[in-house]
Amino acid sequence: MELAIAMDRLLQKGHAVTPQRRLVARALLAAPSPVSAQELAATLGASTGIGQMTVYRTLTLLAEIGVAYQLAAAEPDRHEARYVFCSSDHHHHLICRACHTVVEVASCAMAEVDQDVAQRTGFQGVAHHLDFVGLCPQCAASETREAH
Amino acid sequence: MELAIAMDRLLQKGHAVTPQRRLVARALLAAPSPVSAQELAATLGASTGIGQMTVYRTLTLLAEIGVAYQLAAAEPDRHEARYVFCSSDHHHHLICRACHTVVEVASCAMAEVDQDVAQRTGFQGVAHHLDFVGLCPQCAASETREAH
DNA sequence: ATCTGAAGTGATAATAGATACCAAAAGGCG
DNA sequence: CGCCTTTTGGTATCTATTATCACTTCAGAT
Ligand SMILES: [Mn+2]
Ligand SMILES: [Mn+2]
Ligand SMILES: [Zn+2]
Ligand SMILES: [Zn+2]
Repeated sequence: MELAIAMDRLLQKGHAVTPQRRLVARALLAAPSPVSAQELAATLGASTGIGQMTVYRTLTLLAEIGVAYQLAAAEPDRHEARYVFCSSDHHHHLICRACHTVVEVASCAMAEVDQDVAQRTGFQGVAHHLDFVGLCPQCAASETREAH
Repeated sequence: MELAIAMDRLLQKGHAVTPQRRLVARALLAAPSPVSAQELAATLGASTGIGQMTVYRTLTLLAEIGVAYQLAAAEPDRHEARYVFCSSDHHHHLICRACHTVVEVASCAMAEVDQDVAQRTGFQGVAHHLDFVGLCPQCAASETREAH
Protein backbone atom coordinates (compact mmCIF):
# COMPACT_ATOMS: atom_id res chain seq x y z
CA MET A 1 0.00 0.00 0.00
CA GLU A 2 2.94 2.24 0.65
CA LEU A 3 4.14 1.18 -2.74
CA ALA A 4 0.81 1.86 -4.39
CA ILE A 5 0.79 5.37 -2.99
CA ALA A 6 4.24 5.96 -4.39
CA MET A 7 3.21 4.73 -7.83
CA ASP A 8 0.13 6.91 -7.71
CA ARG A 9 2.26 9.90 -6.98
CA LEU A 10 4.29 9.17 -10.10
CA LEU A 11 1.18 9.32 -12.23
CA GLN A 12 -0.11 12.43 -10.51
CA LYS A 13 3.10 14.21 -11.35
CA GLY A 14 2.99 13.12 -14.96
CA HIS A 15 5.46 10.25 -14.92
CA ALA A 16 4.92 6.76 -16.23
CA VAL A 17 4.59 3.78 -13.96
CA THR A 18 7.02 1.16 -15.22
CA PRO A 19 8.06 -2.22 -13.86
CA GLN A 20 11.54 -0.86 -13.28
CA ARG A 21 10.31 2.03 -11.19
CA ARG A 22 8.13 -0.31 -9.20
CA LEU A 23 11.10 -2.58 -8.55
CA VAL A 24 13.35 0.23 -7.42
CA ALA A 25 10.70 1.67 -5.13
CA ARG A 26 9.96 -1.75 -3.69
CA ALA A 27 13.64 -2.46 -3.02
CA LEU A 28 14.03 0.92 -1.40
CA LEU A 29 11.00 0.30 0.76
CA ALA A 30 12.32 -3.09 1.81
CA ALA A 31 15.80 -1.88 2.66
CA PRO A 32 16.51 -1.87 6.39
CA SER A 33 19.01 0.98 6.12
CA PRO A 34 19.83 3.67 3.58
CA VAL A 35 20.97 2.34 0.23
CA SER A 36 23.00 3.80 -2.58
CA ALA A 37 22.24 3.65 -6.26
CA GLN A 38 25.13 1.30 -6.79
CA GLU A 39 23.96 -1.13 -4.17
CA LEU A 40 20.47 -1.22 -5.61
CA ALA A 41 21.83 -1.54 -9.12
CA ALA A 42 23.99 -4.48 -8.11
CA THR A 43 21.17 -6.33 -6.41
CA LEU A 44 18.39 -5.51 -8.82
CA GLY A 45 20.63 -5.79 -11.82
CA ALA A 46 21.55 -9.33 -10.94
CA SER A 47 18.03 -10.45 -10.10
CA THR A 48 16.02 -8.57 -12.69
CA GLY A 49 18.40 -7.22 -15.33
CA ILE A 50 17.49 -3.63 -14.62
CA GLY A 51 20.15 -1.16 -15.80
CA GLN A 52 22.14 1.04 -13.49
CA MET A 53 21.18 4.17 -15.40
CA THR A 54 17.57 3.41 -14.61
CA VAL A 55 18.35 2.98 -10.96
CA TYR A 56 20.11 6.32 -10.79
CA ARG A 57 17.35 8.07 -12.67
CA THR A 58 14.60 6.46 -10.67
CA LEU A 59 16.12 7.38 -7.32
CA THR A 60 16.51 10.95 -8.44
CA LEU A 61 12.93 10.97 -9.66
CA LEU A 62 11.54 9.42 -6.50
CA ALA A 63 13.39 12.02 -4.47
CA GLU A 64 11.98 14.79 -6.64
CA ILE A 65 8.41 13.70 -6.12
CA GLY A 66 8.95 13.21 -2.41
CA VAL A 67 8.77 9.43 -2.25
CA ALA A 68 12.44 9.02 -1.42
CA TYR A 69 14.82 11.16 0.57
CA GLN A 70 18.47 11.62 -0.13
CA LEU A 71 20.24 11.87 3.18
CA ALA A 72 22.15 15.06 3.82
CA ALA A 73 24.45 13.53 6.42
CA ALA A 74 26.68 11.29 4.37
CA GLU A 75 28.72 8.62 6.06
CA PRO A 76 32.37 9.50 6.46
CA ASP A 77 34.57 8.13 3.68
CA ARG A 78 31.54 7.25 1.59
CA HIS A 79 30.84 9.64 -1.20
CA GLU A 80 27.77 8.05 -2.58
CA ALA A 81 24.32 9.43 -2.13
CA ARG A 82 22.11 7.27 0.07
CA TYR A 83 18.37 7.13 -0.04
CA VAL A 84 15.51 6.04 2.15
CA PHE A 85 11.91 5.38 1.22
CA CYS A 86 9.85 8.13 2.59
CA SER A 87 6.29 8.83 1.58
CA SER A 88 4.62 10.51 4.54
CA ASP A 89 4.58 14.19 5.42
CA HIS A 90 7.53 16.38 6.14
CA HIS A 91 9.67 14.81 8.81
CA HIS A 92 13.30 14.09 9.58
CA HIS A 93 15.64 11.17 9.97
CA LEU A 94 17.77 10.03 12.83
CA ILE A 95 20.67 7.86 11.73
CA CYS A 96 22.83 5.65 13.87
CA ARG A 97 26.48 6.56 13.48
CA ALA A 98 27.44 2.93 13.89
CA CYS A 99 24.91 0.69 12.16
CA HIS A 100 23.20 3.35 10.01
CA THR A 101 19.73 2.34 11.05
CA VAL A 102 17.27 5.10 10.29
CA VAL A 103 14.42 6.13 12.53
CA GLU A 104 11.87 8.70 11.45
CA VAL A 105 11.43 11.68 13.69
CA ALA A 106 7.94 13.11 13.76
CA SER A 107 7.91 16.67 12.47
CA CYS A 108 9.53 18.89 15.01
CA ALA A 109 8.76 22.57 15.21
CA MET A 110 10.98 23.45 12.29
CA ALA A 111 8.38 25.45 10.41
CA GLU A 112 8.49 28.06 13.14
CA VAL A 113 12.27 28.07 13.11
CA ASP A 114 12.21 28.67 9.36
CA GLN A 115 9.91 31.61 9.89
CA ASP A 116 12.11 32.98 12.61
CA VAL A 117 15.20 32.70 10.43
CA ALA A 118 13.39 34.40 7.56
CA GLN A 119 12.32 37.25 9.78
CA ARG A 120 15.77 37.78 11.20
CA THR A 121 17.58 37.68 7.86
CA GLY A 122 15.12 39.02 5.32
CA PHE A 123 15.39 35.87 3.22
CA GLN A 124 12.27 34.53 1.54
CA GLY A 125 11.00 30.99 1.17
CA VAL A 126 13.25 29.66 3.90
CA ALA A 127 13.40 25.89 4.20
CA HIS A 128 15.87 23.51 5.77
CA HIS A 129 17.96 20.41 5.26
CA LEU A 130 18.14 18.56 8.55
CA ASP A 131 19.30 15.14 9.65
CA PHE A 132 20.01 13.89 13.09
CA VAL A 133 22.80 11.47 13.94
CA GLY A 134 23.36 9.49 17.10
CA LEU A 135 23.93 6.04 18.48
CA CYS A 136 21.00 3.66 18.51
CA PRO A 137 20.37 1.75 21.75
CA GLN A 138 21.87 -1.49 20.46
CA CYS A 139 25.05 0.14 19.22
CA ALA A 140 25.38 2.19 22.38
CA ALA A 141 25.16 -1.02 24.39
CA SER A 142 27.76 -2.89 22.38
CA GLU A 143 30.07 0.10 22.41
CA THR A 144 29.94 0.27 26.20
CA ARG A 145 30.62 -3.42 26.36
CA GLU A 146 33.64 -3.22 24.06
CA ALA A 147 35.16 -0.42 26.13
CA HIS A 148 35.57 -3.17 28.79
CA MET B 1 42.75 37.90 13.71
CA GLU B 2 40.16 35.41 12.55
CA LEU B 3 42.99 33.80 10.69
CA ALA B 4 45.28 33.82 13.70
CA ILE B 5 42.65 32.08 15.78
CA ALA B 6 42.31 29.43 13.13
CA MET B 7 46.06 28.84 13.02
CA ASP B 8 46.16 28.66 16.80
CA ARG B 9 43.50 26.00 16.74
CA LEU B 10 45.69 23.96 14.40
CA LEU B 11 48.51 23.98 16.90
CA GLN B 12 46.22 23.23 19.82
CA LYS B 13 45.01 20.14 18.06
CA GLY B 14 48.51 18.99 17.28
CA HIS B 15 48.78 20.02 13.64
CA ALA B 16 51.52 22.05 12.06
CA VAL B 17 51.01 25.57 10.86
CA THR B 18 52.34 25.71 7.33
CA PRO B 19 52.30 28.47 4.71
CA GLN B 20 49.97 26.34 2.60
CA ARG B 21 47.46 25.95 5.38
CA ARG B 22 47.57 29.64 6.07
CA LEU B 23 46.94 30.37 2.40
CA VAL B 24 44.01 28.02 2.16
CA ALA B 25 42.44 29.36 5.33
CA ARG B 26 42.94 32.93 4.16
CA ALA B 27 41.38 32.24 0.77
CA LEU B 28 38.45 30.52 2.44
CA LEU B 29 38.00 33.44 4.79
CA ALA B 30 38.08 35.91 1.92
CA ALA B 31 35.62 34.02 -0.26
CA PRO B 32 32.26 35.75 -0.56
CA SER B 33 30.38 32.48 -1.07
CA PRO B 34 31.07 28.79 -0.49
CA VAL B 35 34.01 27.46 -2.43
CA SER B 36 35.03 24.00 -3.56
CA ALA B 37 38.44 22.41 -3.30
CA GLN B 38 38.82 22.60 -7.04
CA GLU B 39 38.08 26.29 -7.17
CA LEU B 40 40.57 27.04 -4.44
CA ALA B 41 43.14 24.78 -6.02
CA ALA B 42 42.77 26.53 -9.34
CA THR B 43 43.15 30.00 -7.88
CA LEU B 44 45.79 29.26 -5.29
CA GLY B 45 47.62 26.86 -7.55
CA ALA B 46 48.05 29.53 -10.20
CA SER B 47 49.06 32.28 -7.81
CA THR B 48 51.15 30.35 -5.32
CA GLY B 49 51.94 26.93 -6.78
CA ILE B 50 50.14 25.12 -3.99
CA GLY B 51 49.15 21.57 -4.93
CA GLN B 52 45.57 20.41 -5.18
CA MET B 53 46.16 17.51 -2.81
CA THR B 54 47.15 20.01 -0.16
CA VAL B 55 44.01 22.01 -0.77
CA TYR B 56 41.83 18.91 -0.39
CA ARG B 57 43.63 17.79 2.73
CA THR B 58 43.62 21.22 4.29
CA LEU B 59 39.91 21.75 3.77
CA THR B 60 39.19 18.38 5.34
CA LEU B 61 41.46 19.22 8.23
CA LEU B 62 39.99 22.66 8.78
CA ALA B 63 36.54 21.13 8.83
CA GLU B 64 37.66 18.53 11.36
CA ILE B 65 38.96 21.12 13.76
CA GLY B 66 35.89 23.27 13.33
CA VAL B 67 37.42 26.15 11.43
CA ALA B 68 35.61 25.35 8.21
CA TYR B 69 32.19 23.89 7.56
CA GLN B 70 31.28 21.60 4.70
CA LEU B 71 27.80 22.50 3.62
CA ALA B 72 25.22 19.73 3.82
CA ALA B 73 22.89 21.28 1.28
CA ALA B 74 24.76 20.78 -1.98
CA GLU B 75 23.76 22.71 -5.04
CA PRO B 76 21.79 20.71 -7.53
CA ASP B 77 23.90 19.25 -10.33
CA ARG B 78 27.12 20.00 -8.50
CA HIS B 79 28.73 17.10 -6.80
CA GLU B 80 31.59 18.88 -5.22
CA ALA B 81 31.81 19.62 -1.54
CA ARG B 82 31.65 23.30 -0.70
CA TYR B 83 33.13 24.94 2.34
CA VAL B 84 32.80 28.15 4.29
CA PHE B 85 35.14 29.63 6.84
CA CYS B 86 33.58 29.29 10.22
CA SER B 87 35.41 29.74 13.46
CA SER B 88 32.84 30.81 16.02
CA ASP B 89 30.61 28.60 18.15
CA HIS B 90 28.03 26.16 16.95
CA HIS B 91 25.68 27.86 14.54
CA HIS B 92 24.04 27.28 11.19
CA HIS B 93 24.10 28.65 7.68
CA LEU B 94 21.43 30.15 5.52
CA ILE B 95 22.26 29.89 1.84
CA CYS B 96 20.64 31.78 -1.00
CA ARG B 97 19.27 29.37 -3.59
CA ALA B 98 20.12 31.84 -6.34
CA CYS B 99 23.41 33.55 -5.60
CA HIS B 100 24.67 31.17 -2.88
CA THR B 101 25.48 33.90 -0.45
CA VAL B 102 25.83 32.53 3.04
CA VAL B 103 24.54 34.20 6.17
CA GLU B 104 25.26 32.83 9.60
CA VAL B 105 22.29 32.06 11.78
CA ALA B 106 22.87 32.53 15.47
CA SER B 107 22.46 29.31 17.37
CA CYS B 108 18.84 28.37 17.45
CA ALA B 109 17.38 26.12 20.13
CA MET B 110 18.66 22.96 18.49
CA ALA B 111 20.32 21.58 21.58
CA GLU B 112 16.92 21.12 23.13
CA VAL B 113 15.59 19.51 19.99
CA ASP B 114 18.50 17.06 20.04
CA GLN B 115 17.65 16.19 23.62
CA ASP B 116 14.01 15.75 22.75
CA VAL B 117 14.84 13.47 19.83
CA ALA B 118 17.18 11.43 22.04
CA GLN B 119 14.51 11.02 24.67
CA ARG B 120 11.86 9.95 22.21
CA THR B 121 14.05 7.46 20.37
CA GLY B 122 16.50 6.15 22.95
CA PHE B 123 19.47 7.18 20.83
CA GLN B 124 22.54 8.55 22.55
CA GLY B 125 24.75 11.47 21.65
CA VAL B 126 22.25 12.95 19.26
CA ALA B 127 23.51 15.79 17.09
CA HIS B 128 22.32 17.33 13.86
CA HIS B 129 23.28 18.40 10.39
CA LEU B 130 21.27 21.45 9.50
CA ASP B 131 21.39 24.06 6.76
CA PHE B 132 18.78 26.55 5.76
CA VAL B 133 18.11 27.59 2.19
CA GLY B 134 16.12 30.52 0.92
CA LEU B 135 16.23 33.56 -1.32
CA CYS B 136 18.26 36.52 -0.15
CA PRO B 137 16.60 39.94 -0.38
CA GLN B 138 18.51 40.96 -3.51
CA CYS B 139 17.72 37.78 -5.39
CA ALA B 140 14.09 37.90 -4.30
CA ALA B 141 13.87 41.42 -5.69
CA SER B 142 15.43 40.60 -9.05
CA GLU B 143 13.32 37.49 -9.36
CA THR B 144 10.13 39.49 -8.86
CA ARG B 145 11.34 41.99 -11.42
CA GLU B 146 12.13 39.35 -14.03
CA ALA B 147 8.72 37.74 -13.64
CA HIS B 148 7.42 41.10 -15.06
C1' DA C 1 70.95 27.55 16.67
C1' DT C 2 71.04 22.67 15.41
C1' DC C 3 69.34 18.25 15.18
C1' DT C 4 65.78 14.75 14.34
C1' DG C 5 61.73 12.15 13.91
C1' DA C 6 57.27 12.96 12.53
C1' DA C 7 54.24 15.42 9.66
C1' DG C 8 53.25 17.78 5.41
C1' DT C 9 53.65 18.49 0.39
C1' DG C 10 52.70 17.76 -4.47
C1' DA C 11 53.31 15.55 -9.24
C1' DT C 12 51.31 11.63 -11.04
C1' DA C 13 48.38 7.69 -11.43
C1' DA C 14 44.26 5.44 -10.15
C1' DT C 15 39.41 5.02 -8.27
C1' DA C 16 34.72 5.40 -8.45
C1' DG C 17 30.30 7.72 -8.32
C1' DA C 18 27.58 9.81 -11.56
C1' DT C 19 26.34 11.40 -16.64
C1' DA C 20 26.05 11.78 -21.72
C1' DC C 21 24.72 9.43 -25.56
C1' DC C 22 21.59 7.02 -28.50
C1' DA C 23 19.27 3.15 -30.53
C1' DA C 24 15.80 0.01 -29.04
C1' DA C 25 11.65 -0.90 -26.18
C1' DA C 26 7.61 0.16 -23.76
C1' DG C 27 4.06 3.32 -21.67
C1' DG C 28 -0.23 6.38 -22.06
C1' DC C 29 -3.98 8.05 -24.47
C1' DG C 30 -7.17 8.75 -28.21
C1' DC D 1 -5.17 -1.04 -31.93
C1' DG D 2 -1.69 2.69 -33.28
C1' DC D 3 0.97 6.87 -32.55
C1' DC D 4 4.03 9.79 -30.17
C1' DT D 5 6.46 10.47 -26.29
C1' DT D 6 8.79 8.70 -22.57
C1' DT D 7 11.73 5.32 -20.76
C1' DT D 8 15.34 2.02 -20.85
C1' DG D 9 20.12 0.29 -20.67
C1' DG D 10 24.64 -0.77 -22.79
C1' DT D 11 28.75 1.83 -23.54
C1' DA D 12 31.81 5.54 -23.37
C1' DT D 13 32.98 9.38 -20.64
C1' DC D 14 33.50 12.78 -17.10
C1' DT D 15 35.21 14.49 -12.91
C1' DA D 16 35.60 14.97 -8.00
C1' DT D 17 38.34 12.69 -4.88
C1' DT D 18 41.87 9.54 -3.14
C1' DA D 19 46.28 6.59 -3.29
C1' DT D 20 51.19 6.63 -3.88
C1' DC D 21 55.62 7.94 -2.69
C1' DA D 22 59.89 10.60 -2.95
C1' DC D 23 60.98 14.88 -1.20
C1' DT D 24 60.59 18.81 1.96
C1' DT D 25 59.36 21.20 6.01
C1' DC D 26 57.77 21.78 10.64
C1' DA D 27 58.07 21.73 15.91
C1' DG D 28 59.97 20.46 19.93
C1' DA D 29 64.14 18.86 22.28
C1' DT D 30 68.85 19.21 23.01
MN1 LIG E 1 11.35 9.33 6.04
MN1 LIG F 1 29.72 29.64 9.92
ZN1 LIG G 1 23.06 1.44 15.58
ZN1 LIG H 1 20.91 35.63 -3.37
